[in-house]
This record gives sequence, C-alpha cells and structure tokens, in this order.
Amino acid sequence: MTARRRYWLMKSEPDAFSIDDLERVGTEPWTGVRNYQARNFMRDGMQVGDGVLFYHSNTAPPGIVGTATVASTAYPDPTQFDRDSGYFDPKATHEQPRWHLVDVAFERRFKRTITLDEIKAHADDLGEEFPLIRRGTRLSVLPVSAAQWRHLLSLE
DNA sequence: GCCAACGTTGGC
DNA sequence: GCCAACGTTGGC
Repeated sequence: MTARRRYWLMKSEPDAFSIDDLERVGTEPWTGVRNYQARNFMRDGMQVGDGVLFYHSNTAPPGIVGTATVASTAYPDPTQFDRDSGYFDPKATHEQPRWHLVDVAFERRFKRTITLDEIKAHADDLGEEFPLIRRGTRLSVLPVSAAQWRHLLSLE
C-alpha cells in the first residue's frame, strides 16, 4: 500500500542555509530542529517523496522561494551528539536520541519569491488554520494540505 | 536591532 | 505540577 503524498513547509534562514545552498549540494540533512512539534512532523509524518515548500525566514522579504522533496525517512540528528556543534544536546544519547531529521532534496527554485505578504493576502483561500500566517506561530516545519500546496504554487 | 510571542527549563 | 525566568524565533 502506498500512502498518499503529503506536503510540508520548511523554514530556513538564508544566511544559514538558502535554497541556493540546497541546489548546490542537492540533498541536505535537515539538522538543528529543536522544537518537539516540528520534530514530530519529520519523525512521524514525513515519507520519502513528500513535497516541501522551501521558505526563507528572517530576511526581506520572507517567503517561499522554491520546492524540495523529502529524500529519506527520519533518523537521529547527528548534531545532537556532537559537542562541537551548536545543536549539541547533553540530554540526548545514542540509545535514546531526542531529535530526528529527514534528508531534503532540491527540486526547483521559483523565478520569484512568493512573499509572506502575498500569502497573507490569500488567507481566505488558504484557510484560517494555516499556521504560517497565524500570529505567533514559530514552527519551522509545518504541514500543508494538498489544496494549500496547489494554491500556493499557483501564486508563482 | 527591537521586541512580541511562545516553548522550555528548573526551583519550589 | 505550577509558573517565573530565560532563550529563541522571526517579522518588522
């Protein structure tokens, strides 16, 4: 049985890791997520082949800049065990890892950024529950419905 | 750089 | 298990 393809939005600060960086390397382990809800989406929700909207945060203007695909099932984030990493977690052990990630593969860079402003302007079409435009939501990994995925791509 | 929002931590 | 303090996110 093949599960239906799911869709996600993943945020990255372009100064740290941009869509251009992803295009250069092709596939990247999505290290550094240290939020349980975001981790759960990766660990429990993602399947190889799922669609990812790549979002640039903390930049002007913030927005969706391209697409990627989920390229692995979830596995422990190696940076949690690395004392030299800023993502080191002293409470994580190999026996009981706290943080999981997936590999993300480059798919396409948009010709232009679908800005947060535009996305907000389409709030009625996307639905109230869309977490990206809900005030105070800081989730860096969040689910997108098939309808939202289609609608957001149509804005390009 | 500011700061509102909110998740996490740890003392009690 | 409450909740104040603290740290982080991310728009502006």
